Amino acid sequence: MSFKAILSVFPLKFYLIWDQEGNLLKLNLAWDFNLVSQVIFYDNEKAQKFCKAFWEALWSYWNFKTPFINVKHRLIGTELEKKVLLGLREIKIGKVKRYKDLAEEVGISKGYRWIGKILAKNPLPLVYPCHRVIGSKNLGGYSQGFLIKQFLLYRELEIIR
DNA sequence: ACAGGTCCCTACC
DNA sequence: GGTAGGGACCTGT
Repeated sequence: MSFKAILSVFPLKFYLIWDQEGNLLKLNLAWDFNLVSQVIFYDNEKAQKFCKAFWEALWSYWNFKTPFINVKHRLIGTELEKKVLLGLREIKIGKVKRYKDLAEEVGISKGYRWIGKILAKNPLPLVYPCHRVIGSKNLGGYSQGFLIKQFLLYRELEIIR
């Protein structure tokens, strides 16, 4: 049993899926240039409560009060995968790390390709801020779309100045 | 076996 | 000195 909703916060929209205990299971991003921030879809009445909680957490991140979207969620994966994703939360706003740095931190200095693979299937972008991981020579990829990664990073760097 | 959001060295220009 | 190509390196399925 799972529930869905879509929120729009210029210039992005957020697709949410959560379970009956109110744990966010999946988050997807897309562009949405509607200027009005709003909940544009939800599939039952109880969703309002969840959306409110998510909205507040999102707002905290959006204003850089928290370095990631801090909502109740459930993360599946192996211990090592979780360790990698949890490590992302230590990266401060306006900072980045390389795939290689993360690999070294979890003790597999040459497993940087595998790090990319984990981030690629991160079900909760921004909850685990994988957009702050870049390649040694370029920005690297982003499962939610390369331009969205660029936008998120640009926005975070902008606030530092 | 194989894939994957990489890295780095090499060989060219 | 910039860049295109290829081999090596890890874990989870």
